[in-house]
Amino acid sequence: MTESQHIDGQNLSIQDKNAVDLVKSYPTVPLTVDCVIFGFDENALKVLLIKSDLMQFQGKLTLLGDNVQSNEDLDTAAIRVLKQRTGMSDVYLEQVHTFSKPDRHPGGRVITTVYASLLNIKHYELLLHDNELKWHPVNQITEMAFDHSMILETCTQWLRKRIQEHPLAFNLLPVKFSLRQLQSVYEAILNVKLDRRNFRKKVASTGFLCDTDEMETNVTHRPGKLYTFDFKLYNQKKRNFIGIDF
Amino acid sequence: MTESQHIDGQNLSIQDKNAVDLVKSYPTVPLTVDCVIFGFDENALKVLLIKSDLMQFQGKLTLLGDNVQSNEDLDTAAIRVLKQRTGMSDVYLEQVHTFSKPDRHPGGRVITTVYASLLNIKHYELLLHDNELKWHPVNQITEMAFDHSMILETCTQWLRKRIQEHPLAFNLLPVKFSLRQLQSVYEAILNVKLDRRNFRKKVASTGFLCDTDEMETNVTHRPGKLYTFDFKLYNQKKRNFIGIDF
DNA sequence: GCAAAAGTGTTGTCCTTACACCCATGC
DNA sequence: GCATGGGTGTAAGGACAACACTTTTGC
Repeated sequence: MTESQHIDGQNLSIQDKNAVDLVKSYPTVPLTVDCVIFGFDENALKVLLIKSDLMQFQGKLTLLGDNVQSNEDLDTAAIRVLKQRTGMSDVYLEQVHTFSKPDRHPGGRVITTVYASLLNIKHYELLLHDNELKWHPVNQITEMAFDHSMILETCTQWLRKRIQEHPLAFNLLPVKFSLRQLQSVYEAILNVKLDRRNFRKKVASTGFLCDTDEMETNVTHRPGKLYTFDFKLYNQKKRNFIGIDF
Repeated sequence: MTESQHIDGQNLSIQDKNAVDLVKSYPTVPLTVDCVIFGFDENALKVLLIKSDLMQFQGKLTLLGDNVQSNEDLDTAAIRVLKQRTGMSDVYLEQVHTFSKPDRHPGGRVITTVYASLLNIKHYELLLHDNELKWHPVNQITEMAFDHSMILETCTQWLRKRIQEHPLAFNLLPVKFSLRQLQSVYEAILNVKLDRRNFRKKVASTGFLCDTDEMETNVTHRPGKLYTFDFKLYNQKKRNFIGIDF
């Protein structure tokens, strides 16, 4: 809350005028947000993309983006874009980076702030199909419009790092999940094979898993136990590592 | 490089017009960059601040910032601000976050992208003193203009995390440094006491330190060896940890 | 009964931690 | 000679990596 909020346009104090004039002297720039919406299905990391509206990018894939509205917070804009494009709210969303190369948009200078969101594909059955909205396996995407290939690469790296330090994987899975599903998420995102016994030991040792006393159904093999992740406990106890580690 | 760069204003193709019109329909916003310039001296983490020009913030401290110029990249703008305010170039600079609350500036909506920079206080003797440019110990700063307190807190957290995973500390020290100096950087930033023997073992085990065969001078006790950090070797060998760690 | 994945323990290695004494220099 | 920090080693405990067999279910 600043003083100027309480003052209408006719009645600015000298101080406020000073600040207003200063800001008026700044060049202004069009701003967008882009959402990199990750999902996980069929043992692969996927990302939700549409086809570009612009003629010079015809047929090329783009991230879900929109311009930021007057007086709209970037976080709010990202939430709005996500809602408009997918119908979902309550999705994990985090600011990743702001991209500003003057030539990144053929229509002129546009600066974009990129958010990553992680959601459970099964929760969202793609009711909207505007601009051929579809899930694409991340490692099969070849060409994209604008600088979106580079942005996607940055976000994939971000996710790779982030998932090792924070319990993001659980945002990609159903509320109740099996340890195999959890391990598949890690293996797909990190692109490695993990030892099953060591993985289970490690995850169990965190103490954040809750046994639901339920089992998988509709699997063609011995069903595994289903667990939930105790976010509440995690937020209380998350570790505070101190040291050097590079 | 996009096609539109090669076309002058009189001769836009239909595709480009399409994109240009789209961008013209976007609202525009004034943009700034702010640099959080960390330094280290007298065993304390410090940050370079000035006094605000704005009357309603009279006497309050602010980060070093400026508006982004037309067609200027954010990275370039941050480098420019740093150069203008401190005279230094070749400084470690990294984008941290973009802040966008509509009421964060009393002069109206301004969005700012924040960069952190780390430099060696001894290399820069504060030749400029505009707006009472001075080093302030981070943990003694109470009040700041705008949302700069919050931004500084975000950057301090960022630094705390970053310094544990990357060899940033060396950007705060002279090229040749003693192990005690290095340890002080970690202790000040992480706000912990570290065991001297274990610290030295750990740092030595990375293999990135080069013994210079020189010793400290002008110290009031037994002089320690001076080392340099082998950034080249680090970039070749930096570890690629895979696992879960939260 | 067979395919597919669930579930489970042990051992060796390595890293981390805790801890104490003598040494070199400036004053 | 005394104050200040430099420089060093070891032992115990904890974390991680490697590794194989039995069990349960669907078909």
